[in-house]
Amino acid sequence: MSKETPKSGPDFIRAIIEEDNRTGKWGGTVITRFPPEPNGYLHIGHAKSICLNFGIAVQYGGRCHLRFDDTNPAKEEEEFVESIKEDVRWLGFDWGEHLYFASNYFEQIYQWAVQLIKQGDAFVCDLDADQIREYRGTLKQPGKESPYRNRSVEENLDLFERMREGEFEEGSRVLRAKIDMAAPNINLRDPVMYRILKRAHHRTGTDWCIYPTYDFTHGQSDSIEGVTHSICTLEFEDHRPLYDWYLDRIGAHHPQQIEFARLNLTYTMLSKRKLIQLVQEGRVSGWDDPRMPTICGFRRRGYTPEAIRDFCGRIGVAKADSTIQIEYLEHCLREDLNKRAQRVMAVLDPIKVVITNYPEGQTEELDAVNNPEDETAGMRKVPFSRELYIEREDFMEDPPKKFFRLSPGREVRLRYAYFITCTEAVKDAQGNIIELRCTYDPATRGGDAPDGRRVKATLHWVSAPHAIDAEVRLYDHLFTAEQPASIPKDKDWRELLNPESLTVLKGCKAEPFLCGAQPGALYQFERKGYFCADRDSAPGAPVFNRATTLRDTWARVQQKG
RNA sequence: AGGGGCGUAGCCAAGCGGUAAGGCACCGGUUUUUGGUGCCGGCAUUCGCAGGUUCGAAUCCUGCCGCCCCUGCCA
Repeated sequence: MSKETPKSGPDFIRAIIEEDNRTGKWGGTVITRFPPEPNGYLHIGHAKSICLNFGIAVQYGGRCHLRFDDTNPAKEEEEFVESIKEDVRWLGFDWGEHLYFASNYFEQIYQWAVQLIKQGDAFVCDLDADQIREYRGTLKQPGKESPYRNRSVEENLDLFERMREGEFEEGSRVLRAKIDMAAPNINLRDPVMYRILKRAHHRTGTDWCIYPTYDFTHGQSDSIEGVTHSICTLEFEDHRPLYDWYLDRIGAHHPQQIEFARLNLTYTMLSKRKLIQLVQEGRVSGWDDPRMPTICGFRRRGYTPEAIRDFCGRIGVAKADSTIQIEYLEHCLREDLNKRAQRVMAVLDPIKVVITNYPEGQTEELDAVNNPEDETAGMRKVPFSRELYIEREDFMEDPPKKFFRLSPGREVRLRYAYFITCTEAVKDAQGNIIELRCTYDPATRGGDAPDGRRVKATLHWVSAPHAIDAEVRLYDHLFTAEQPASIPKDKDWRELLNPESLTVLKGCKAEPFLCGAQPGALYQFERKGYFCADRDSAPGAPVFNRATTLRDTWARVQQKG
């Protein structure tokens, strides 16, 4: 009798959707949308939203739109819409025919603004930005009404039309909703609906010199598209009454807005503004710098869409502010890559080993397993010879008790090769170890001793004459603080950047198998971690990014002392 | 004269009146030609705090405390 493992209930959003489907609220249809502003690259926080919105659409047989909320021509660029599309696709989602732009709705939105003016629900205000702020009041005090609030419908219509015609300067006038200057919710204190921006828009060009605000666009865009569940982050909770007010006055379909807590990650900054700064100030090599929490950064680093999707599914969806430990994401990557990554041997910090009793000039090929977790991955040949490289840290002249690896007089296994015993550590004049001399046991070919004797360690290695040189880039957290976002406002967050977030290793030695590594190819360097061939690789000069290390219990033992 | 949210383990997170799921992390053990993987086991007498209702409360009520968001012509 197999016992059913207790299953988690659906998250609160899916619970709402299931309830809606049960009651037939939307006739069983589920339409969501992912609505980015094309003013930057997507990051892991967006991935949570993408997985949620597209995931729900798939799960409930609905659909998810990709809509660009491009209402601010001052910040938006075509480059960003292309990158966003690429990243959503890479994550494994498909919007089908449903690619939209809020800017496609500008005429309709304009007509709705006219309708609100005619209804006496909107007015053209001549206050400047500072004055509007003053009139708005504070969190604890009500605002006061604009002196232009009671203009006639005719005058408002005339002024608004002339705003559209370009008769007025930027900032000189705005269109505002006439709601309630004493509302406790500040969003309802006669919010701005349209502003004058004499800027070319990446899609509508110079068709417009007035642009609707996000607040006067988002809800209607959802409405036009027939969105049923408009899923967004917590900070928009206060805006919901405003969206409802607009839709009520317009008399249009009301999507149901549901807010969830955005993703935060330890040692990571997910504010778009700050990511833009990192790129613009050259503190990283670009949006896809492998240290960046952007989707393209993770992609270049060696993360897989599967791992990111798995992560997004496992962290859950709720309304409580939360910060996920970055280790959780790393765990999801390891779990995915453990099953699929080709194993390979590469020595990051090489020290030469001479097998003194191995015939000079002799070479042989040994069989290596490509992936012990996947039988179909097959085998490959690895060359062996008298001179090898092993990892410098795998040898200790005077090892502590729990060090199992090579040391004078100790026998270890070279993976898939032979047992070797260290006979001498050759030093230079300064006393640095520059070479190890060992003997091998020919009877242990392949890695097993016929007499059944055991060794406590298996080392990875590379044959010196066959090795190819590689550059390896190691990455650490971009920030030294666990919660970089919570730095006091009077301090510069850039002080928290980790000066050691990137370590470039040159002269690493890899087995010849890696010679033709294609950019994007993923490998497990045995005992070292998961690595991704970088696009900076040149023929014969591969470059690898370390996506993440392997779990390392020895490192933990060492730390404990 | 403020409004809107949220508090279950180190980090996430189920639970929705019947006596604290699961994952990550951590700690043991075991397997292992990766100190990897896998496998087995441990890890909240208690759900922000205090009262109350009830045979019974993380779940209901009251009060308090703490944290987050809101005063862009950003999204």
